[in-house]
Amino acid sequence: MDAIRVRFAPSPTGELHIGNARTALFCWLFARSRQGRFILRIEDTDPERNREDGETAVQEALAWLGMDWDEGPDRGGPFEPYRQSERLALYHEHGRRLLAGGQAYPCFCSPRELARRRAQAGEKGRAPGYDRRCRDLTVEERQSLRERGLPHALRLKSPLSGQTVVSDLVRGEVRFLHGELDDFILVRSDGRPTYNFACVVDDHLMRISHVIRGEEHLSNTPRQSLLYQALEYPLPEFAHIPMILAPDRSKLSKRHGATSVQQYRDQGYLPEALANYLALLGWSYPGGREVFSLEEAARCFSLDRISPSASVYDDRKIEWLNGHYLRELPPGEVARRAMPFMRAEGYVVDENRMRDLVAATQDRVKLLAELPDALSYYFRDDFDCDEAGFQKHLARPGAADLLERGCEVLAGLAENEFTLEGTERAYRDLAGRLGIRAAELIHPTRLALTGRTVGPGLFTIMVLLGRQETLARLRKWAERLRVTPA
RNA sequence: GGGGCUAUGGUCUAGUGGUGAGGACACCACCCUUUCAAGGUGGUAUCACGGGUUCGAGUCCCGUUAGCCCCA
Repeated sequence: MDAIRVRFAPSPTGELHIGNARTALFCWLFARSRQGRFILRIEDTDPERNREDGETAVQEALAWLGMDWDEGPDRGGPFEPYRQSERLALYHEHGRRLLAGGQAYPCFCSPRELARRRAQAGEKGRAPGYDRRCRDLTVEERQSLRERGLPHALRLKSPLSGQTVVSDLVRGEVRFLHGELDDFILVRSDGRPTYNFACVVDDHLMRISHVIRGEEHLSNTPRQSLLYQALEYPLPEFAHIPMILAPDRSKLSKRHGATSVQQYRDQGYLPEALANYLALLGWSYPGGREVFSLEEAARCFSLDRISPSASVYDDRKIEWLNGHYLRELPPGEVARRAMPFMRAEGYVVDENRMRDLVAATQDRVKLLAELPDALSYYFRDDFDCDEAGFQKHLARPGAADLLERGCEVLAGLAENEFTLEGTERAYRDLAGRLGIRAAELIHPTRLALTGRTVGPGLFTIMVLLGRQETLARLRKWAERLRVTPA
């Protein structure tokens, strides 16, 4: 029983929520750090939450982030099946065992009736939990209710007094008084198992050694603990990891922008950046390192470095991280990854050309999705000119002259002299002859070539644009300024 | 309504009774520079509050407050 086995158990909702992604990441890191197995289990017993392709989408998101799993619905394993919807017989079998052993009992109260009583209890200020009225029905009473065809759920007969101590690897010992727990439902009247029940049955049958999951399940753990006892199954270790909150400390939701792995991917985040950021939320690398790969984290991961408090998601930090990774990647690789974003904006470009463009721009953007706009002037000359820049550098007397003089010296360069060094020497010589600072030539030229005041070095832009296009744009702007003098 | 968890600068965190409370993002300034980034240097800003325990508390205990979670 000392084999480390950790599972991640998402619902197949399609989107992999950022909080769940981090839970998966911690599970994966822990398994890998201890030479254990990482298991994927699909919790699909709630038809409301299931989406077509949801399972595949979740798997793709995990794989995109860089996680792999040893057992799962797609690849099988020794404890198949790995979808809860295919394990119903196991839950029912366990239910019958508890019923036969007297640790569980049928409850004939209808959901509507229970809701009514809950509301009533709420009004009177009493605890809204189940009042256990079916707990002590006699054998005859149960028999007759069954014969009347009343549907029933299965409830656990939990202790009325005493306490359960949950030992948590992140939070230490947490005590729960039994008086505050009620006889929770194991199997609903329609035959579907509840989360707590299916989870315990599966975790045991799949030999899960460490239950690592979100903090929202900490309050469920004493119930599960009681179930393990009723079933006479050994307890696994538990580790409840903190939640991720929105900047206003509320629950992270749609209105806070991107909340799923897929959305981050579509915004042009790199998987290594997102994974790195997620690992950093609530966990710290020994020695305070902030930038590391998943493999590096797996080598030194430990649960005791997980912070017990919830953390607020910070878009600026992950943007910084993404920018960092973007700068580290070879231009060809950034180009390859950026292609879908270029295509989406309608830019047709081959990878070699794209690599050259990216090399000049990749350390000026934070997201892949910014590249189409950042590179747009290489694909079109009908751009709008930055208004403030226009007023400052072009809308003044002499600007057209400067562009023309620049154009002349550049035109004097042969095709093979139109290089970074060649164009720069030509421009600096010209500035010298005119008795002005090179900047006075450079700024208007940048505006004429790109419409912007910011961007890569001017001579890099010239070379990327090419001699012909550079000259054409300079002439066009000189002419335009002559027609409408400032 | 009850129970649980949590609380270090704006944010993520290091810190496990004795530190000038360290780092990162963000922010500000300066340097570099044809612009913008990147990079470099420096700076602003923190132990939620109140009680204890202790020679000494961010660190241990109790309470308050707030946020979150669960029962739903």
